[in-house]
Amino acid sequence: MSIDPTLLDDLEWRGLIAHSTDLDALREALTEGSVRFYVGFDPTAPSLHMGNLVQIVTARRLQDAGHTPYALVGGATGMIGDPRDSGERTLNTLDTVKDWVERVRRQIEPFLSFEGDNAATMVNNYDWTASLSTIDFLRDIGKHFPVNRMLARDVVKSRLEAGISYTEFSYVLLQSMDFLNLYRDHGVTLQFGGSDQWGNLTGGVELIRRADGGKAHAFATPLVTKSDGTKYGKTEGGALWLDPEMMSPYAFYQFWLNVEDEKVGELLRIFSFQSRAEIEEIEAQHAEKPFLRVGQRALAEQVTTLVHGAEETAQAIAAAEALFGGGDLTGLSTATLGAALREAGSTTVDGDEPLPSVVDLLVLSGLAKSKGDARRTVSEGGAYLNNARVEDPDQVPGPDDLIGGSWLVLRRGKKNFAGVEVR
RNA sequence: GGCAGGUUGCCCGAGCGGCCAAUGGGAACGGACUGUAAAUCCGUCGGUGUAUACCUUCGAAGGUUCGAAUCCUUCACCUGCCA
Repeated sequence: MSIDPTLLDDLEWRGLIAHSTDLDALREALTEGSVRFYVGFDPTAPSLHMGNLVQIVTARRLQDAGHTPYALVGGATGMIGDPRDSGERTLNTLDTVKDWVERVRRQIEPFLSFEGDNAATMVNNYDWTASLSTIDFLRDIGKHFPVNRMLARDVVKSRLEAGISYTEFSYVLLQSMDFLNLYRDHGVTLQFGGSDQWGNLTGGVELIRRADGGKAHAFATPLVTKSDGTKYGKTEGGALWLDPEMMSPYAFYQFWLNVEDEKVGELLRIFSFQSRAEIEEIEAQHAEKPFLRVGQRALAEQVTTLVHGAEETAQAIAAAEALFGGGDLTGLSTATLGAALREAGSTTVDGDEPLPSVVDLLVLSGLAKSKGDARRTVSEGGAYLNNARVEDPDQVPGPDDLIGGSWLVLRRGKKNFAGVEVR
């Protein structure tokens, strides 16, 4: 595998480097040969999310450019918990962490190549942390961490008032130790992570210098936020999960399709594997005629393909076209409509029973969280049956409403669809 | 261990015996305008076929009272000061 010398320029252009240690030194290292680098993922949930995806695509870019990935799953650090502003974490049980470690590992693997000269390696920091004695830890690692410096970190400072346990306070030592171990055992000299990880990243670089007199590098990717600075991922139902069980490919596709205009370019640069020229072309088209949503379409298609594959993406697109297409749903074939609705989310109702009212259907389909919510939605004019606004909350769909003899299309607001299959 | 303060709905935060399903802000949701965008404006935001009603909710469990998120007791957790 040959080394791509333009890698760092590309990363910078994509805005993927928010902070870094000596950039010139890193540039030199990245052009000299295949750099062994690592990026860690803590199992804090059963699935990775959009924030992790930034790291994943960045790792892939580095591997594509000839460098050698070590993907770390935090079996140990996941049991401790990285301090965050919102307060002390609740510790998860060992079984939970073990389960999540496996899930996270399986989620990462498809994004990297495990073949060739620069094949990726999966590691788990539990392997070198679990058996470590407290005495060794305090002597060999703890000695290199001045508490006054640790206290100065922003996360820690922000937590001093509300409280922070020794457990979370010590987190940086564990992550730094990971870097040191990978440096010693595998020659890993670069770590990157999200910008909230910056303190942990530099902790490792410094530990390698203090303990071994070694030279290592680190950079942080930016935190992806909405244009008003708040976090993404708080869409309906929570974070933007990569696991199709937790977020359907349709919902995933819809998220990207609905990205704000101002963010399209930034997100394309971060997540798309298209070249600079191609992305700039899309941005130009988008700037000229934003209402065509060329940027969003490209972004949604590419990211969904990356995460869920071409087939799921094609179905998500087909579903979107069917549901948002013309408005006349009756013109669609049952097969097309059924596929679209299953993609968007659907429930089944027994055709031998009398059909439930629209209000009940809204609750059954999950579009409303209670009957009151459903009634409210109807009275606000936000409920639709087969693309026609529902005026009467007690309306009961009749046989004539069944598209293709078996489907009802419920909608809440402009873009929340759910199917009801009657059989 | 002692003293003081705190624990309220998705989040932040008022309320400190009845007028409290609980002020306000944010998030979220719906409508209008659009382009399945943003901004803006309007509305909604515990549950119940809608009710001067009932049920669940103000850290947990008891108690006082005609009546408690509000008072008392115990417990748990958090913060500060003192030991």
